[in-house]
Amino acid sequence: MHVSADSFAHRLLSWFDGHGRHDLPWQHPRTPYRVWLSEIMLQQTQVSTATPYFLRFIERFPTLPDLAAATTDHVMAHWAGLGYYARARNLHAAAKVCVAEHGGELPRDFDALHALPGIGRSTAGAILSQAWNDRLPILDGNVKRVLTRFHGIAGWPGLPAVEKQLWALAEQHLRDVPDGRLADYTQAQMDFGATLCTRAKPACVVCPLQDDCAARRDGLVAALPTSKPSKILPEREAVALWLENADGEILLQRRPETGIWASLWTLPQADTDSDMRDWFAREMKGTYDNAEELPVVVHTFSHYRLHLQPLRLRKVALRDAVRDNDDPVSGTGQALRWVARGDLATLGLPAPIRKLLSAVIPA
DNA sequence: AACTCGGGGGA
DNA sequence: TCCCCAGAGTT
Repeated sequence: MHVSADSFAHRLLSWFDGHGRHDLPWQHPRTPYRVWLSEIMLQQTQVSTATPYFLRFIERFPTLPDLAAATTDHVMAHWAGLGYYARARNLHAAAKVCVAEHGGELPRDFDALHALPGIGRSTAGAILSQAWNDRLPILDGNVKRVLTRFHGIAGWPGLPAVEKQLWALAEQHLRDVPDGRLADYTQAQMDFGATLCTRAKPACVVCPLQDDCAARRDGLVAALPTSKPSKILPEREAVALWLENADGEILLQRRPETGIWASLWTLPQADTDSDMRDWFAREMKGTYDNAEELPVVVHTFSHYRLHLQPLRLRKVALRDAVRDNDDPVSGTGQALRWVARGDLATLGLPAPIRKLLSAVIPA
């Protein structure tokens, strides 16, 4: 427990005093209705985009009862272009509930506020902390990014297990916030994430948290937060040949200078068994049909998943001995080279190939 | 736990 | 082009 002056919360507040945003439209005046409207508009929407909408909206619907009394078409017309239109419908419905059940005002109570359509845990916390200085945590994209980096939390933040952990950390830091500064702390977190601890190129060199940031310490700033797993990874298949000569040396082939595994040494590889067979007949002496099928190697790249079928053949020889060297070959093929087992470890083998050959690579 | 909503901006 | 953004509701 550190309620000391250099806690996470204290450093964030000090930074906010000097570098935070203090002139956003919904901060003057910072009424519950205006804070609510801003929080809804800013869901999945950047400040620069939402601001002109906020100004037009608040001019046309200055108070919560004004909004409640408006027609759906009128409300939607002022939202048009912002996207996520369920936000506007929920906003309008919530305003009517406030008039009907809460005296025309936004509920002061967390559970009542949370029960309104369009207001989840984070938005409820943001509204009450900013409007009333209540001690409540928020967990938006900014806070998720800051916490995953500061604490070195791996795993996509959308995963329930990761999100639960982040809520716990948000609550933990909240205890260090001085009374009366909860509104500023909420704003500080969002400003910090939006302007300093940004997704790309964060300003770590001027960061007040840099000395205790796990991502900074471990070189994981660019890797955190863990990005959302891509949906459908294309599946590709390929065949690789594990060929050995009479001396037990292994035949490697240099990859092209561009593309996957550029310029690395790998096993001779082809997209199909047919292509692999043609390559073998062209380059090698021996019988392809005797190849031993090894277990398929699965390797995932950023943009596709490769299923590699290794085939092993012993005591084969190159058809053209002249190509038995490590010089690039002009023309269609890539350089071929027999490599002694003891020398495998010194070459730049791709990880899955190294793993495949690990049985014959000296430790 | 996965899906949907959406226009805008940056890499 | 893809990913992400001051998320929440639905299935």
